[in-house]
Amino acid sequence: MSVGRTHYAAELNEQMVGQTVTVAGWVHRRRDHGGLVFVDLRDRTGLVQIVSEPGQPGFDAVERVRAEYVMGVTGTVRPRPDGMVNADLASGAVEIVPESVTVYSEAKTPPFNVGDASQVDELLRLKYRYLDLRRPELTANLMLRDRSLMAIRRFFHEHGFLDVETPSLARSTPEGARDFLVPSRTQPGQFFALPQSPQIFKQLLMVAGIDRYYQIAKVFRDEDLRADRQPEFTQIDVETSFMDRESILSLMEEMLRSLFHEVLGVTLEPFPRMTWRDAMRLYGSDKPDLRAGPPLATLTEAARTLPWTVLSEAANVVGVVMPSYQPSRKELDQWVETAKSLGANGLVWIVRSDDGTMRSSASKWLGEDGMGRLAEAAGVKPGDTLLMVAGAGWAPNQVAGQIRLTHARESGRIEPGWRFLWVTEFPLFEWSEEEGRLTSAHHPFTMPHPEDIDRLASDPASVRSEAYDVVLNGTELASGSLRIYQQDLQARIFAVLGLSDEEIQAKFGFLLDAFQYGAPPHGGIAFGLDRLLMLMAGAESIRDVIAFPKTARGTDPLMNAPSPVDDAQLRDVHLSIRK
RNA sequence: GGUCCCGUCGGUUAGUGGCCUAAGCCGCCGCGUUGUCAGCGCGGAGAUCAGGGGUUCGAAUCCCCUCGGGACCGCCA
Repeated sequence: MSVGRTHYAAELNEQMVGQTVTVAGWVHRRRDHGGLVFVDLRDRTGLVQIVSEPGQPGFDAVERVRAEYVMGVTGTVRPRPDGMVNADLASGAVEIVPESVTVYSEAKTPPFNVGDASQVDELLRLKYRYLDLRRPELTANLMLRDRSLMAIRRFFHEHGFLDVETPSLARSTPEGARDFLVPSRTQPGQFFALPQSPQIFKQLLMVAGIDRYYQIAKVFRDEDLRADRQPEFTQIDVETSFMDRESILSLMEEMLRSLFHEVLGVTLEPFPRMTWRDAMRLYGSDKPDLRAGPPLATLTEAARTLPWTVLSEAANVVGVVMPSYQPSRKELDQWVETAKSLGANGLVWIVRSDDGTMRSSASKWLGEDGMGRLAEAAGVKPGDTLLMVAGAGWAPNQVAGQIRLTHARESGRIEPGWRFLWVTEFPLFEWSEEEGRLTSAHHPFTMPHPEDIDRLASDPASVRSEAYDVVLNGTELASGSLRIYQQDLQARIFAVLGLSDEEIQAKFGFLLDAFQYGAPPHGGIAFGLDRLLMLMAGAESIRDVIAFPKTARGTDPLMNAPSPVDDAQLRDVHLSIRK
């Protein structure tokens, strides 16, 4: 039995007519006309049609195969008869007449049809992931991933970046996500942690003088899952020395631009910049989706002189303008419920009909004049609807932002396109209810904004940082910052965080020690590769661009992981299971 | 930790208190078919209705619990 292949299915076309070729793959479909039998043979590139008649070599084998049998066919490429060309296939102009056929493997009837599994329950697909991955859609996603990684690596290589691997067995660090722990056998009672990111290592590489580092790094976070979150995922991790923020941002933008051009053939517009404050004010989110209709309207000033204290005395009044939208009373009631479920006290609506007349849930308090002033301030045109949320702080923006997104999604008003943006000037600290103190919004090595450094002690909550995110279509794709490299500034940050010298030494001592031996100015960023690929592939979930993903509860139905282990294994690592 | 949705032949759907001895399509098995490509025609097999408990004369259907899957909030990136 010879094993081999001369061509992939998609490589066969009119140019090859008359040649003898060998193809190999899985039986996608078989169509038996009694005398004449067709088999669609599938490999990772696509399908090619095999045709055989009684008495010809290999007919018995072709007649006997079933779905997902593995076979090799050596035969002659011939053009299909007139009118029989299948334009849906790359090889649709030709077919193969076998000279010899080898059935390598038979196959049980698969639990779902590989040819059409789009509706199949995902749990079943994950359990038989090797079958699921045979589906052209998922094969295409894996190929997209491969091409993207090649393009990314080439970009960084050509720009002088060194790919350096960092350990997966690392140390538990206090800030950020919950760690996955690995018990040490040789050091009883002690644990490694799988890295949440190579953050410390890449900063140490800067101290080491590597200067430009990148890594396609697997990282681990033991938090609850989402459609765009897996417990292990892949980062494009980047760190540079002696580059200012502007240079880092434009280089990373160039990386994405070259990736999209090379892999998708798309030319990206320059990414707009938006401060975190503006993102919150205009979109109620630190990851605005620019495709979802007009930004939010701040109506606090316009409401100030209204004869209705609910709006006039509110610290913050925010409006969502819904263009060309005339909701029913029932829909309006649903928006009120939605706002309440998002934590708002209520929601005021103004509907402006096509003839310009207005009605409102608060018309008797606002009057024609009040409705007119609010509509004017929000830019409401005839035919539009305005929903308003009042409150304090960013809460009304966040509620209004959610409503804006929900409405755009439900009414199919998400505009097409790749709407990237940079969000900058994130707050340096955020208040942790859980811990009752300020914590680092990004991580404790994030550089404060130079204009705000003198407020570190007096008003730390107002201090902006040199942190930045890349957002694409409402998804956070990357996050990074300039890092602190001066010891005195770092000490002031730790003071705000309320960390004692002992804690600092215990948690970050090794990094601070390193910084005493000459730390360059440095900064970096990390991209969520899986999210990026999900968006590039047009997939609904990150799971569709990962070969072997976990379920929403963090299990692997294919390997049945996690699983119990033997007592002996537990003893080796000095653990016992608490009952 | 919380909220919501879902679980019926191998797959996917129908069924919302008696007409269910659970229906259709795909797949599977058999027979037929020489130009199909979601092949076609005829016939057949295939379901403890996720599991347990309850209500009822009667439960796939109503209620409760458990298990499993998914989305979201919290958390996290």
